[in-house]
Amino acid sequence: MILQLDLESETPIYMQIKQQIMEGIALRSLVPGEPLPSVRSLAADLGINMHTVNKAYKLLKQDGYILIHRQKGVVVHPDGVPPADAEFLQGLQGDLRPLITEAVCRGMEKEQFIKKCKDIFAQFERERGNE
Amino acid sequence: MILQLDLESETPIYMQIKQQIMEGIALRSLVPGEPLPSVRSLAADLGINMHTVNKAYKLLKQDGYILIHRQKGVVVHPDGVPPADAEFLQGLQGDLRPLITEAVCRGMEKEQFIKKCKDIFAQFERERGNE
DNA sequence: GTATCTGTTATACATTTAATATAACAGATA
DNA sequence: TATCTGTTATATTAAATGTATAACAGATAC
Repeated sequence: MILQLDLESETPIYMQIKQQIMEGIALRSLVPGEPLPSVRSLAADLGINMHTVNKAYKLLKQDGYILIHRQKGVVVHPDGVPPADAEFLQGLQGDLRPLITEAVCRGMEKEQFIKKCKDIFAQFERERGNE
Repeated sequence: MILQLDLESETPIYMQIKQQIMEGIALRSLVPGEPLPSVRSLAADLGINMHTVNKAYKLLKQDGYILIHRQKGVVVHPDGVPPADAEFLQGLQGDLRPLITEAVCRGMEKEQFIKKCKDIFAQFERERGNE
């Protein structure tokens, strides 16, 4: 589990941590039940504060990505990530709409946009196939 | 040009203004050359501060969506919005990746995700057809 | 010519968010 | 007992957000 932080990014550090752990799960480089470093050790490795890592873990826990075992510590949720429900789909639509709005304004064809999405999906499928 | 602000949203007001004007352009309810309200009058209509509107206009101007005529005031850019360039495509990919990451984690099928995108594109096409 | 409206800029202030720092607590482990 | 765990509390700094007031130069209307 090697995280790459961009301290110059406008994306908050805790959000970068959350997203990269989610990427690890999507790529299956992080599998259900796999232990994650403690908030203190990860913070030390990244050279940041403990609370920043804790905030990322807290959100991941709320979303069902990880589980806190009093014995095993922090682990990727053994039951897998909760499936896409209505709430998630609504949030996804709210996130997609401004992206598509701008694409439409700039005269981007629907097929071109769809291809971009497919390319990203393909990246996940390709890297997942290598394991 | 009627804007609906959600003061409870975590999305900043200036960003809501920017996005809704972009939506107006995408839907062609705002056409090239069409005048927009002044920063002061729009702020008064919305019941917010002038600088909040000014910030939204400033970003829209930077992105090429609007033009500031010393005579005509603020207008939708007569030449249309600049086309999707490499920089835009790279930014789009950076915005899409975390959305697709989460979708993959939740076991969402690629086709299901693509359909969501197509539905949103269809909304724009449908509403643009009514004019 | 005066008054008004325009976009723009400057300054100041309050609130919220992000990140850090230090500390403490209870449970589990060696 | 000592250490590590997640968790919580409090305080501080910095940045982002939104507001408030003011001023400037250019254009417009009377």
